[in-house]
Amino acid sequence: MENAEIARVFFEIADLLEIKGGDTFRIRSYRNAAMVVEGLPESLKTLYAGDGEDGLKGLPGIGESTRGKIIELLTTGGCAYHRELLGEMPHGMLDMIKVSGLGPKKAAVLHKELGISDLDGLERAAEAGLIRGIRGFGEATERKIIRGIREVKTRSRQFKLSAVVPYERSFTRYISEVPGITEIAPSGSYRRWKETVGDLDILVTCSDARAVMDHFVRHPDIAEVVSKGETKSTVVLASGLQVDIRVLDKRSFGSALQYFTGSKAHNVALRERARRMGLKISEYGVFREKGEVWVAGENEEDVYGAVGLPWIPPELRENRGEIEAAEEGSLPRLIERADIKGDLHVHTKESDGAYMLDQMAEAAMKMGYEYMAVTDHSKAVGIARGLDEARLNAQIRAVDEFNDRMKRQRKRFRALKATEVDIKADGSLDHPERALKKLDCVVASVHSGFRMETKEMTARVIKAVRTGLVNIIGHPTGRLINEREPYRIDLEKVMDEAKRHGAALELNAYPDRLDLNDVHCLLARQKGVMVAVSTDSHSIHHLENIAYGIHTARRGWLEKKDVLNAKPLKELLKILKRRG
DNA sequence: GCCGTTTTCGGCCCGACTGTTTTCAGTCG
Repeated sequence: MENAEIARVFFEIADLLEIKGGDTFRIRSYRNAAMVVEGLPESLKTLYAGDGEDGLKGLPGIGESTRGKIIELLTTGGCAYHRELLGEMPHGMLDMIKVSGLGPKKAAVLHKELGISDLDGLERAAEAGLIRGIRGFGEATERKIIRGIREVKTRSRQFKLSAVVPYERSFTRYISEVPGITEIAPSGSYRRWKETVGDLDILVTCSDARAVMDHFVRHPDIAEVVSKGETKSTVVLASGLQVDIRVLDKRSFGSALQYFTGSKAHNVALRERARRMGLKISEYGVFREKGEVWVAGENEEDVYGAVGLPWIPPELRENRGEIEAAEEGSLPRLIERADIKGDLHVHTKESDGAYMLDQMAEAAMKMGYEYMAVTDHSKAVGIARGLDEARLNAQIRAVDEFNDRMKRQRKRFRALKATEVDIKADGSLDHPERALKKLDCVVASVHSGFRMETKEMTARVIKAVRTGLVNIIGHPTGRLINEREPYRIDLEKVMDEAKRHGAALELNAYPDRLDLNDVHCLLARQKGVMVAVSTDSHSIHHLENIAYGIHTARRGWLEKKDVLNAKPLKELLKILKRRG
């Protein structure tokens, strides 16, 4: 039982209680506990195996009751309370409340009045026109339900961050056509650089709110206007992406930006803190004297300042201890783009890249880098025209020649002799030791046999690390966001072994991968394992993807000292040599 | 169910929009 499954049970308990009509604060507690569990870097299983119940104490939002249920889930694989609630109502009701516009209250009414117990039943009733006859419902609600069901059935609600970027740019450009605009800013999970986002939230300050709204709902990509008010509107695009807009006064811009950036958990914690200080935070500002006196709101710094905190970077706002750290003055000094000195995962035309070594190098120089590791595939990755030993040797000569040329031209830049060597199913490496020993940098990755059991896969990767030949484990979980689940691997064990052998783990910045993810980075930081933020570029354009890697690293609280390729060349080479 | 700068009980984040209703509950973020 992993953290994600435990979180899911708590989310379901919250949903079930909500449909049943339970105490709202208890419901919130379960949801809060679920979010805490979800964001925990270490697995509860490990914590419990280590120290028993004591290992689970001190987790925020987890008290006597939820702790007991965690232990129950870990030891029995189930939770009696969860089962009991499920026994009181059909499981399909959990799907019903995923329909936009249909919440727990209305779902409960439909169950009571019409005996509807799942999505299909809901669809049949709506299409038969039965719902409009129920008190509190009408034709509009019925139509909304039909649309909502279609949406639930056809769309994955989460979009890869990189897929939303073009929309953000398009809307920003479009909205700026309205006269009188002073600020336009994306907020929400987009601004926190979450790997997937459910919707795009845009904030605007403008003298004429109505003009902004009228213009906004006419954007050509819009498929449906969900709501349109004086200061707030919501639309859904043809792609299924939801876009929300809010228009605000200048003096509320900071508090609105803070509020809509979230996360929800962060905001709840911040507002509780404000309340304890006799203040009230809303999107319109920070107020005291029962909301009478405006204290702050024009910018985010003042909002945090009003509750005695320094500004907290958006990537940290997940209620994973950032408020406490801010209070103690111990916020991390997060890694920045300017700290990155080179890229340690780059392909060339020699395997499946699209450009030659010197073209990739030139692009890397334009990024301001000191170095780039040439990490073409090894022969086991046949589809990528992976290199055998002879071709690797030829490439080593080519890199030497390239570096000689750099020296003659008095350029500081260096290409590193490297490889992305395949970790084969038995854990052996796809180049012989004598070849790997000639290299400056060895990235080792799994590209096949994804379906192994946790124990097998963990042993496979650990065996590779134990050769002492590996500098970096490439894309350590193999996941592709929204496309392929991570393979089953115990990263805590892999990290412990990597630490012993002087190896780093990669944070693959390719926006489909982001692997390690943010929570894994937290774990690496805790364990003192270095992380290499690399792009896995197959083209000169991919080098820019480093931004996704950096912001994911920031979400994982990583600092310059934690990141391998934030080291200058000389220091980097020293570290790379220490493998063993 | 959780938690403590109103501490072991009594609170718990805040507001916009919609649809259905005659003043507001439900939903959403």
